[in-house]
Amino acid sequence: MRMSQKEKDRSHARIVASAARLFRERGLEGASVGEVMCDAGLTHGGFYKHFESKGALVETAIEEAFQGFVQMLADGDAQKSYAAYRALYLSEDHLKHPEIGCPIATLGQEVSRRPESLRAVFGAGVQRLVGAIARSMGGTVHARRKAAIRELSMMVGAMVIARASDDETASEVLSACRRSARHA
Amino acid sequence: MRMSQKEKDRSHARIVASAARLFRERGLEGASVGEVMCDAGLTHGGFYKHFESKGALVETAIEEAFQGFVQMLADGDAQKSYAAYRALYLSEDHLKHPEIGCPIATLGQEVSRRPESLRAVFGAGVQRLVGAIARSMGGTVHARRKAAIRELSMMVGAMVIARASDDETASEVLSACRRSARHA
DNA sequence: TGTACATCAGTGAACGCGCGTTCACTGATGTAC
DNA sequence: TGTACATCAGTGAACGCGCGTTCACTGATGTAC
Repeated sequence: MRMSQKEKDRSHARIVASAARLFRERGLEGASVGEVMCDAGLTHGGFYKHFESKGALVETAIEEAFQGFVQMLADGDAQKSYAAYRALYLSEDHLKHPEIGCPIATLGQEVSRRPESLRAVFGAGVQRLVGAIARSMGGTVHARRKAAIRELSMMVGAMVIARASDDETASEVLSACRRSARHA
Repeated sequence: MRMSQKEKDRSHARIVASAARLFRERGLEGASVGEVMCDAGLTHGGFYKHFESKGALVETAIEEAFQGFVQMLADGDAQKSYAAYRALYLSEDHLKHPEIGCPIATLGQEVSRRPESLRAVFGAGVQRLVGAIARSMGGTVHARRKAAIRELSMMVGAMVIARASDDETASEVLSACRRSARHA
């Protein structure tokens, strides 16, 4: 039966939220259209009233994931130190909860093999994240941007390595990266 | 028709080599058993004379990929500087050729979602790579190990971000990470 | 405001397709005598 | 060394399954008068 426009908007938001979570948990190919719709409390057939294809959902879900993650990092203090970002990013909590964590560390490699349009969306998300981290740094605009990129790269790499390895290697990598190279 | 034992060994090596390449190029789920066998010059049916399952091939192929990549990094000089490793890792060549590149930067995220036994194999590969990089560093054994882990994490993260983003973001990230944080 | 009707959000069965895996078969290889 | 036979590497058809997508249908919503 037909739903009201307001109801449709709510369904749409639930689909995107479920996708943003399930894609990060299981991968773009690991979460099916049917599973996303079921998680959103709907049946699979209605999906194409909301998106042209699974690929279109992926784009929207990745934008949502970046927005949510940047907001989560910035939450609380208006101006966090980069040490605070690093502690959050490299925490056991983030290690164990990819579904609400950094989209780069969960989806980057699958995105690499997808069309340019998705990589553009992903790149925009990366820029937003770099901007958020750069705001916590000192130095000239140019220098803090470079520092933020290096900082983010190290955090992403550490999390990818930790999640893909045995527990012992994982905690060695996380703890080695928790302290800045400058203080090594 | 039955092949000789020597011929079977050669087939086995070709299957593993094809898998190590195709998995890095297309992902663990993106390369099928049939494609790997075809690339190795065989038909799909014979696969189970060589491996119990696709999962078993994945383990062997990842070991092979780590070994090949560590060797490629170390090739030439017996004792490269970490700056040389970084230049190689963060090159445009590595960006464009994941199929012969670092297995962490291509397969880490899929490995995260696989059984513990595969993560153990992957972790062992990570340790080998960390060891190779640590050998190029100064300081105490403990300090150079930590430095190697941070170094590898940054390189992996930078490559993951670059490959998943638009070209402009990609080259900004690679160039920002090519110089050490110490010289920033 | 009330009525008649077109629209369309959501349902559930069905589709074609590629996947990992199985299996009967072939015939050269390897072995026992 | 020669012979008879069991083994098994590789082939290609077939399997069950889950996927993304399509479609006929339902009935409340939204709209034109």
